[in-house]
Amino acid sequence: MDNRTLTESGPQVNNRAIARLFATVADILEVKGENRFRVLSYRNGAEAIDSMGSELTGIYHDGGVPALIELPGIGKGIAAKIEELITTGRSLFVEELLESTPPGILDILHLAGMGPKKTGSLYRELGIDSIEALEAAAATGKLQTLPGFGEKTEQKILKAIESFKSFSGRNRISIARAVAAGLIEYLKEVSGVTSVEAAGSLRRWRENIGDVDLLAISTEPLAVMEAFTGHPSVATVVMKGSTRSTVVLESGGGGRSSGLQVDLRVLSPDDYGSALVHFTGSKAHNVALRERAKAKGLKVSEYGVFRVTAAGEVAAEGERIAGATEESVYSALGLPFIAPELREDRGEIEAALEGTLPTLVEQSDLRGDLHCHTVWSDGACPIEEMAEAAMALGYDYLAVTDHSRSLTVAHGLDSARLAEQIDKIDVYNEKLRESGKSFRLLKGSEVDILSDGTLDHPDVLLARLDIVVAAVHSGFGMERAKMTARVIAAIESGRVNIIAHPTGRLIGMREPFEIDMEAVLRAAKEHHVAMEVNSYPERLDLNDVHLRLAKELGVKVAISTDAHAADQFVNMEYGVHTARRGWIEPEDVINCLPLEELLRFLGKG
DNA sequence: GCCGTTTTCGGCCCGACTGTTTTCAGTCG
Repeated sequence: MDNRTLTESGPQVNNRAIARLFATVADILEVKGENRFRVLSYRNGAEAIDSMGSELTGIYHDGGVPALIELPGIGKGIAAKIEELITTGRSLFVEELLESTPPGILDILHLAGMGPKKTGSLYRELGIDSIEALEAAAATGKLQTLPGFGEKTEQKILKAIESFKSFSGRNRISIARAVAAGLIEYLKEVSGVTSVEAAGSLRRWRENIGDVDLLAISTEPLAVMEAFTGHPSVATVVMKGSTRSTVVLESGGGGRSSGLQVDLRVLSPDDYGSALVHFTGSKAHNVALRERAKAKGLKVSEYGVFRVTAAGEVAAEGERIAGATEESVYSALGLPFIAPELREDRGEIEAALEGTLPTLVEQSDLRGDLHCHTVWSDGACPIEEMAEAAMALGYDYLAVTDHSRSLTVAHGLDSARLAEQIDKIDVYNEKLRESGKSFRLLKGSEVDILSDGTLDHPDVLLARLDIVVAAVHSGFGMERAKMTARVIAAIESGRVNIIAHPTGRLIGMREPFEIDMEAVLRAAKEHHVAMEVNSYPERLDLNDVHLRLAKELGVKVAISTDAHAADQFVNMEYGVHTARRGWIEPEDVINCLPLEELLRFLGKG
């Protein structure tokens, strides 16, 4: 939780550490009552750095401060601080700020219902500088002595502290999707409701979901709100109005909903498009849309697109020019429709203006799956069952890629068993051919990349395979340079087709290992090796930011499920949407290729 | 602190809900 020093991230000053530092600077300046636009600048800078594929250190070494200033959201002031951080590992400005601010104040700032004004006045007036001190003061009624703090505020603060203490991090996307699906079915039954759907980060398919945003279209908003706040799994009603309500769900069995916050907005059918744009976000995307609208003498809100007078008033009755559909909203701003996954203010509006938006990959573009496991290693189903499930999905091919011998916990195959499996798959394919089916099982392996960068099967055996998927499964703590060299050695071996889950992360459980992804991607490009998007909701690896970089560098991608059972092929949608967030098009994806062309890519054609 | 198909200075999105207020500030998304 404490991100007050860069040194803990090691000598390498990486983007993530710099972004966190600037976000903290924004928080501190805000509590200090600094100009809110200056605060915004640091916050925007932090977000821009976080969504950057290339490391700032590299950009700085290649082009110095001028190259930094070229980056969106980075100006003279922030660039100078980045330079100082890169060259000296520290920033005097940041250190002075940190020293002047007790860390507990930032915890208070992040409590629900607390903002910079209240946090600042608590500190200045009562000297409250930690959650513990705040709790003690609230419990004894001390807070009510402050102007603007009443009894209800005190109770809300105590409640916020309670949920702060039990908070277990953001909910994984798969959990949030399941919760949202249940609520959507429930709300659809309410009288007057014509549609309910998930908006917010869920619709944008972010890998972590802070809260669930639902949008209902209804002519009877009050009935919807009654039903929503009365749902049996609601633990707390945070707020309830005629168009907007917020609840917190109970931590259900097995932590399924784990105190998830859900926002519901209800609007009328005429507002459907503008409401969906508004509630899908992201916030940064909406701000960019509204700035553009303003420059054109227009105003965008959840209620539509309006003409405004010079004084900023809505021009006149009937001056609403769009709002019924999302397309109409974008069109009124002179833009084509922008897919939800792209709406992060990462250049999508500029691309839309230039007509260079990508034609994003869709699940129906996929011809097969290139990573799965069977009972031969740690899978739950026999080869035949996995093959039949893949055929039922309409795939043309499926690669069987069981683990190699070093991964003993997964019953990895030794050379003899892999050879046996190869023969078995040959027989199976022959049977398919005889029965006139065009489906093909590809003989493969998910071979371990050992600590020294060598592969866990002998070359002669790997040469017999159609496809080799290589992955790191051990030694995650290896230092950055070594790990980079290890993976690049595998790429340069000439035996590998795909690098699987390239950072090894497990969302919310295990950090990605240290690796120079840009160097890995450049090597992959040079040696015609594809990078995997692993579709496990816990992995989503590569992530959106790395995929965008891969696309820019011209690296091919494989979207795979890594299924360990036939019912896990459905996870493919997570991989597809993550790829879409990385601006990936069908032509970038090797499993969008027909079998013959895929085999040529694999060097087997 | 950032930024520029009105600007290198003067702007910097829009609206709902709550609580403590006699008309609005603070917070949130």
